[in-house]
Amino acid sequence: MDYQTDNVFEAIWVGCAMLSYSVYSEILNKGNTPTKDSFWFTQTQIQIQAQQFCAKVIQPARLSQWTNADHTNNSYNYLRANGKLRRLTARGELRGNKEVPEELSQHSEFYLTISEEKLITIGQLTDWVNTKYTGIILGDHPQAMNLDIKPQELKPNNVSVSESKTETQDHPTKGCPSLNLISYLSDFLFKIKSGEIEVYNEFSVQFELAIFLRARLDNQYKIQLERNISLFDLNKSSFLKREMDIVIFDESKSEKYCIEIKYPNNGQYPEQMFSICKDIKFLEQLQEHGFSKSYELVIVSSDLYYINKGGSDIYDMFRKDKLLRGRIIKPTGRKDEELILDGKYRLNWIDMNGELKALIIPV
DNA sequence: GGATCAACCTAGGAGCGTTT
DNA sequence: AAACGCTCCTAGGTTGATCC
Repeated sequence: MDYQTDNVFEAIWVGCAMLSYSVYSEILNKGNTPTKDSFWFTQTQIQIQAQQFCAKVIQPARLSQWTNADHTNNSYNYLRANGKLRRLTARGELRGNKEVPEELSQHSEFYLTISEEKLITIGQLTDWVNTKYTGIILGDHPQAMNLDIKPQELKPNNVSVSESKTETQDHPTKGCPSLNLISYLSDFLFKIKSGEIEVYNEFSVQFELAIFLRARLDNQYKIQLERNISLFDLNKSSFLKREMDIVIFDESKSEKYCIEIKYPNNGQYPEQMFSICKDIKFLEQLQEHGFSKSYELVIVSSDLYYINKGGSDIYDMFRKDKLLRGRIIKPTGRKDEELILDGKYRLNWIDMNGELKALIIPV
């Protein structure tokens, strides 16, 4: 089936990629070698090509501003600018941030017509951009690619001996995690307990934890807040949420960790319990998509989360069994929302200051 | 042809009053 | 007290008119 989209921006990316591929093929056919200067086009060239794939009008502003990574008010980083010329952003050139349309992978089997006798699928075109094209564009700056570094080539994190109490690997098979974040989270909770760190709502936990981690982790790790999963080229339609509370990753993104935080202090207990389960399910989804290790950090100030006062379903899991698992139905409203946890998660509450209790749930 | 600006749209979340 | 649901606000995204 021929490729068509109703997404103007996706059409621009595909249009520019196709132009680039055509130029590449043409140069090779002539027996020449393409260089990084071979792929600059006018906006109009890209606009006309993109319009072939999209019924909506491709406004000039889409190319000059919104998809232009070098424009201060852009929305996507699909193109790079050189005066009035544009070229496709190479893979990893902008750390993977909005370089490629999120939904593109769903169209990987669709065909583009390069010439009368030559067809290429979206998947093949994407592969070509990721490999050949990126190699040519970033050839002089291979460090910018950051895509093919093997985990064993990464620097070991230089956590000090005093900070890394138990440097065991939580999950030795996925993404080769070398950080034991449980150790850091335990230290963080200890500082709350001792009064050294004060938390008063969810945001304060989030920011204090980020500051705490930034002071202790090696510079090789980035710590970012409220980051969209598109940073890792993940398709939002496959996830319960889009934003990660705290995400920690290295330059190559071969190691990535997510920490979701809950600090409910405004009643609505069963809803908040379900919300915690939803976070855990989200972390399971991240694990399925290559995350090294993730954690749910919960801090509560009410015993209604853990004292067995009866109830059923979700109340039982939290208060009686202290084990989250299986099918969980949203306990309020129309009860038309449910999720199924793949794993089982024991709730070992940690005593904090006064009424505060905390949970660290590794996923 | 290309760039800029502003209005519009939408999803998600907070706040708060009402109902159970 | 807990749950519900409505309204408002905000940020991010989209669109089209207008200007250079």
